[in-house]
Amino acid sequence: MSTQTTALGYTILILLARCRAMGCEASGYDIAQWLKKPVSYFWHARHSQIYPELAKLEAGGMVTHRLVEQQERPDKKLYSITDEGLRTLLAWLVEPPDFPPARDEMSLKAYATHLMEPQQALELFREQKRRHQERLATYEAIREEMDGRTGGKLPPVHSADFSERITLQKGLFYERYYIEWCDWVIEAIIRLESRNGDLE
Amino acid sequence: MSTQTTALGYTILILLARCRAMGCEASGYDIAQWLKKPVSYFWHARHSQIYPELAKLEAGGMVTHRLVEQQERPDKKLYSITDEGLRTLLAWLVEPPDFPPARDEMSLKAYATHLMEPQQALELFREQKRRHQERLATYEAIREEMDGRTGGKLPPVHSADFSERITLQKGLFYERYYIEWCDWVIEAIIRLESRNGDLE
DNA sequence: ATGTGCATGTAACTTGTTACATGATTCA
DNA sequence: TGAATCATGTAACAAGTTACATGCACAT
Repeated sequence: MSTQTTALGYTILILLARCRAMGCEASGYDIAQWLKKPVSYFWHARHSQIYPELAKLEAGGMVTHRLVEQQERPDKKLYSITDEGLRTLLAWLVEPPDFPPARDEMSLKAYATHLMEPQQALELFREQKRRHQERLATYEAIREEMDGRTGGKLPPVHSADFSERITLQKGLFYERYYIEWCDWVIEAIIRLESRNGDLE
Repeated sequence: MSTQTTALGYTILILLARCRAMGCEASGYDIAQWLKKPVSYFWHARHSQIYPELAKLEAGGMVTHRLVEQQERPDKKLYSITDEGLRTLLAWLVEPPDFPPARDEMSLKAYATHLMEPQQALELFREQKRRHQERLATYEAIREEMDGRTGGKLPPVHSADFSERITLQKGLFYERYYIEWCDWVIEAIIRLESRNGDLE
């Protein structure tokens, strides 16, 4: 029995399943590009991880490749998902994921807020708020672009557009909650500190 | 110059700063225990990481230890944070953290929802909702316990209780958003699929 | 000249997980 | 008799990051 497919492996299989539905293939480079633009918001990997992972997937029978020779550009390997790869992916998809082991730097800093000067804490939370507002604006722009394409309503459940829309919705809700939390903390600090001194 | 302190190192320093404020010390074992109960919700590490990390912190002058010999129990090393450790921690705390490289399995599965049967997708999202409702209930219970201790109002900004309360608030908001997202998706699937067939 | 895009890889290192290793006491 | 608590470590492995390595075409 070959080694277990990892989350990165399944990430690649998801792209190759999308390619298969569109009747195309993808190179390692294509996958690396795809992991930059929209997907990077919920999954991240470098090309140095992707090439070895593709080799592992192929050894496990999940994908195959054909070599395409090119002039003026380096040759490339175009990968496609196998039937077994698709079956394996489907079985993994419907399995509810566990809570991932938490490792959140901002929570850690929040947990040590009492060590900071109130003014420093305020600056930290305001900066976090600003950054998440920016990210929220990015997501809103993507939504507008998506809604434009689909006429403002949800695409059918079996379409890739549906998956994209609900994943985006997670991001939208997430950023809103994050901003809400920052506001809650900022207001708490101001309220509690307003008696003592003058807080900007 | 010694090696840079890592996020795990700062996590340990945060506990040791708390100990210092209370005039006590902590062993590697104590730190491992502390990382189990409340802190595990936002930071996670095993003892096999903690012992070497304490050695690194000591080599960097961030902590010191004294050996305590015990009968009937194994001897232990009690660590405390140094002045330099506290300074280094403070400097790190006020630095706004970057967006961590995203790696979220549930988002990945959501991004491939169109590959599942609608019924399977419904089950996946309902199960996620159920788990996050459970976690939310846990957090609500902790809040009630905390509010009981502090008489329902926020503790002062410079107290460790304040940090605990705002970190808990992040969890409360997070779980509520997560459940909201699950509901949004569940309702979308039901609405879109109700025409075609009978969806439970 | 310099940087970007296309295209594929390897090597060294860091971080984190799982398992190995020991050994006394207390509780069910 | 067996599991849990206290207490500290190491080793093997997996996952992820950074840097090394090559090389042509095209735009600035």
